[in-house]
Amino acid sequence: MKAADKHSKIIHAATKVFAKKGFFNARISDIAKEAKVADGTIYLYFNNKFDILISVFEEEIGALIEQVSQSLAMETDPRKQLEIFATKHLTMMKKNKNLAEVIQIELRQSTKMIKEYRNNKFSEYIDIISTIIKTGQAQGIYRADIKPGIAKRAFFGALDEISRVWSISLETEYTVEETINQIMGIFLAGMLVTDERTRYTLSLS
Amino acid sequence: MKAADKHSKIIHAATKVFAKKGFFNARISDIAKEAKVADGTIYLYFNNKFDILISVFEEEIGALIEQVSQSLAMETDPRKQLEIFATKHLTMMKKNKNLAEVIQIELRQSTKMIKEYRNNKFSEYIDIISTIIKTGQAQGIYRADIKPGIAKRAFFGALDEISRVWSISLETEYTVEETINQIMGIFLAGMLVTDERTRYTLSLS
Amino acid sequence: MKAADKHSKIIHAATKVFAKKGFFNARISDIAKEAKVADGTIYLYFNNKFDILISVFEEEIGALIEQVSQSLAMETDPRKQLEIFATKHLTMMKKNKNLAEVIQIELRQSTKMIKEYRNNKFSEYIDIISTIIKTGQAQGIYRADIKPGIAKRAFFGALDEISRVWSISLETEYTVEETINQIMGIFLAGMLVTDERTRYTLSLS
Amino acid sequence: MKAADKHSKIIHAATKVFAKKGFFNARISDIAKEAKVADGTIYLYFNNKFDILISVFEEEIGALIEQVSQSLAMETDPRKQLEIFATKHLTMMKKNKNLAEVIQIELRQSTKMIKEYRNNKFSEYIDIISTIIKTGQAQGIYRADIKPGIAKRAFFGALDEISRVWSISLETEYTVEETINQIMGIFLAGMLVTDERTRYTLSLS
DNA sequence: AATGAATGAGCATTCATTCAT
DNA sequence: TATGAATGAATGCTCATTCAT
Repeated sequence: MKAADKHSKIIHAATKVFAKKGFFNARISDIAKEAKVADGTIYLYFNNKFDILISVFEEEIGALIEQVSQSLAMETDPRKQLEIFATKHLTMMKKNKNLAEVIQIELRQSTKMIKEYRNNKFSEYIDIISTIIKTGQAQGIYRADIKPGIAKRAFFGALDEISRVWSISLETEYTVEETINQIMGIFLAGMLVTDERTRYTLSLS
Repeated sequence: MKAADKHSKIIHAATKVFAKKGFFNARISDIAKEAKVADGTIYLYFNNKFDILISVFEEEIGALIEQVSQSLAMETDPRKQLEIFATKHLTMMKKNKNLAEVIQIELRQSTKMIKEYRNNKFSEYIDIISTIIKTGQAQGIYRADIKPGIAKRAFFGALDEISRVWSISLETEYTVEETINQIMGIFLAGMLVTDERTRYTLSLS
Repeated sequence: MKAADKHSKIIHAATKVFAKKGFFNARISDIAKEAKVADGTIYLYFNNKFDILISVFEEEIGALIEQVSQSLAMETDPRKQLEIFATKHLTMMKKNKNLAEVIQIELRQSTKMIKEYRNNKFSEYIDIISTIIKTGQAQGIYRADIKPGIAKRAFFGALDEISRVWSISLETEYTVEETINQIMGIFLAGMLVTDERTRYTLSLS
Repeated sequence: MKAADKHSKIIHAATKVFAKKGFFNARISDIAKEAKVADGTIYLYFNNKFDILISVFEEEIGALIEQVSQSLAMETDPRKQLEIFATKHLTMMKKNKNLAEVIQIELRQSTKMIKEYRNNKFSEYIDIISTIIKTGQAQGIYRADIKPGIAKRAFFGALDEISRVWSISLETEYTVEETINQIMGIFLAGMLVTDERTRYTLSLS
């Protein structure tokens, strides 16, 4: 097995363990066991426990960006792009509960634990939203008075809070489709310029 | 000093310490020191470390509900009520950074740590939003196709993500007013029925 | 309530608690609760936890000596006296399980815990046996080659080990009468001079 | 060093420390220091402090049984066998004061601390005595009316009480030989059938 | 005398990390 | 590279004792 493979195997094992137990309750030996390597082996690939967490963020979110970007590349309409982002995000959070837990819970802690860690990948992910909005504003589709820096957080926060509830409650009250409908119904109506709003609403019905 | 006072003193000290260090990195002795009591004294008022965290949630969020409820009682327009909720929430999160941290970070972990803990107070808090929406729908102000159960999470998630960034970054990019303007601009435009939307937008300009 | 009464009340409570939980697992608050006084009150009558244990020995064993002495005073035959001692001891150990536990277990530890504690009362109790033997030897009833200092321990040890098993096992295999019969059968036959042995054996049958 | 060696090293260290300080006053760090291992290492071999105590009983008493059994195997006369048991026991208790303390004091507590612990090894040890007696009875040497279940406790209790005093008092009043003489003088005279008693007494003189 | 809230020293146990093999 | 036994620092919690009331 190549080194890269073992590195990756540990990352996936860690994602699973962190998701299940949380960073602090996760034991290095849990991760080692899950990855089927010896405890000491982990330290050949990572500096310490926290380093594993950071790597989990970087790699898992990197893959997320990859996937979302690919889907977006096939669409040019900023309205559709926003919907694609939301759909992709919620779908993946629903499918990969471990990743969801890690993003929703562990990522938040990490900021406090080491101030120097800037979550670049995570920022990059959220900036996909602001990029879409800016593009839409340039095309006269999204209202010019919307500040993308605030709107991106509002939009992501809405998705995040919804998927958070999915993670903790066993039963899912609403389907992804229903939820997307609601979210887009609110945000598009809220962010489109009046003309576009009318047209978009019509096209939806 | 009465027992209730000491209980309260410990709660506030714990909020501060949990906010600063996080639950797992917080030491009982840190809390004791902050509260100016002996380590052992804490165990006269709480069963264990986790019990302190739960109590922090219950009491601090209880106070939050109290305050928000009072402000809302003075207003009957569901549009204004939503704005008041947002303003109150963001203002308090900005003012009380410790509480903000605890709500944004520690509250999330707690769900995983003890499954039986239901965060009733927190649910109660978020349900203020859905109650406002339902009232507005009954009055024909908010769109009938909005599902309050989803919209409450979208609205709270938006506020939460924004205030979360405030907590971690020292400088604040936007003022509360600007932010409220943006959030309300999006959500009201997104949730009001067409007639109301026109009238509300006009009144804003 | 007079001071002496409260002192006594605490002693009895402590005997009960020590017997049930053992010295180290017993809490001062357990004793206080059992004695229906406040924790602090105990320190008005005793210097510390260990002092309570010592007092329990002194007083409870003192009462034991009192009772045994009274019974012995009514009998002059050293053979009968030894039987009376055994019967009294086993009967009381069986009746008062708390006292039995304390003597069998806690008394042994105490020697190690404070070297200066000499267990005078306990020595006094066991010396009742050697006194009986010496008297019997003087009368030509017990063998002259028996060393009372060794025999007293052998006799007490035998009784103690038997009653120890009674304490720990719920069911009692043998009655006090059967046991006394066996013990006296062995020890009298073992210690009496040949003539006396024959006569005693005959009187038993 | 092999795992078994380290296990054994900890057992011996624990025996020493328990003997010196008693179970409750013994610190894990004391045992670790005595065994020249780190505190944490102990937990690689034992589940908890109490588990160490149980293991000490099992292993040390197991070794005791081994030794006594070997000595007994070379002798067929039940009278001599009883003497060998007494001699071996007292000799070893005198030589290994730590083991003596642990058997006399800690073993007694343990029964109370965990009810489920049955001290099987200890029972096995004491049953050596009853086996000897039964064999002797079958050969018509020991009195048939002696109940081995009581006599074994009387005999062991006598030895135990005597060796207990040796442990706590620095000076030894009597030698092992003198003591054995006394004990056997009493118990053999007490338990042999009349004919055998006469013959044995004669052979002793 | 009596109370019981407050104290803080003390310890069993855990687990991230190291390093000899 | 890989292992996993060994390490030892770190901490939540207990409880004998004190002392203000």
